[in-house]
Amino acid sequence: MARVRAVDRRLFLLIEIAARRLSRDADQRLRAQAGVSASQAAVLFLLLRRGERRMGAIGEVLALGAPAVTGLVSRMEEAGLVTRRRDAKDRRGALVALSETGRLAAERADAVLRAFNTELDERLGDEAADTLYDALTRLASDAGDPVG
Amino acid sequence: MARVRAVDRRLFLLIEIAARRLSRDADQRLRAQAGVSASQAAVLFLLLRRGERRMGAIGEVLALGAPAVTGLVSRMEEAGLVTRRRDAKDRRGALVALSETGRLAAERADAVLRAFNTELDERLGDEAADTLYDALTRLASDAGDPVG
DNA sequence: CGAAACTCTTTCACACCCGAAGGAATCGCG
DNA sequence: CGCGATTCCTTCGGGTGTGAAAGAGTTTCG
Repeated sequence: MARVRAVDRRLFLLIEIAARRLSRDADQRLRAQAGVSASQAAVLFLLLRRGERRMGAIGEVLALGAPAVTGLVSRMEEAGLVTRRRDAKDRRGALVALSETGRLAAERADAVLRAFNTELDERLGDEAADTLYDALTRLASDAGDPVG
Repeated sequence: MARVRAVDRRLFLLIEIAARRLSRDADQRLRAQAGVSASQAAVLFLLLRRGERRMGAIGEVLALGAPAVTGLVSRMEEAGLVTRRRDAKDRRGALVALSETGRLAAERADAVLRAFNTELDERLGDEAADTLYDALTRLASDAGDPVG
């Protein structure tokens, strides 16, 4: 069954390649139509859906290390998308919240991504898309985690 | 059907998160056991399996832009993993070939990745793994490509 | 032949990610 | 209470990616 084998049947290489293509495409659309990067959009969605969050919580959900979150949020703060302030309850923590500009950008980005996702679903077909979501969700959970 | 929804059912965000976790894990193992990064390993495999290649061909297979390939190959050249020379047939092109050091590293990396891949297959189960490979392969093909 | 068009790679400026190490605040236990 | 361990974020150095533009070689075509 001659499938296109980019490099090999090595899952992680395949995921990297697919992720690169998709992210590049999504990033271009998001920059053009919503004025934010794909990474920034991920943070915007998180804040839009769950409200203000601490740096650590953002990193946990998006599987980013602490330095990555610091840099990402700093650039977003400079762009006026979010605000950052010390957590009064625990002054080690920093709370990140959407600005009004950020809320608008998040909604525009949401529309872009909805369309993008619909395209992908159509390209894959319902069944394959479901299985893919399932498998990726499992892979996106902590690798070392027991199945629980 | 209560799935774990890291951020949303937006495929590209999910792929990014999964790819980040997997790449981080694979990268650490490759650095520790084979002395190369995950990106470098991808180039090594390509050269090991298909012989010397031009910069452009490497970028095409790995879905990397030209500047990314230039930087990656330059660092690999400094590390002694590959050699680079002008293509005599078309002096615009640059041919990249494995060095002996690179060949050894490629074989060590291959063993690491084989083990990693086996783990993933076991975590996912045969059927899900097959569907995942299939779906990712389609996504890894050119997005704009007609299905042919 | 020679200029324009095209192709391939590199350079540049910058975004984004990581691990390691540092600094501030909190916690925990004697 | 107080000092060490821990947690949280940031800084630092460096690898990896992007788009835009420059440089070098080839091809096309008048």
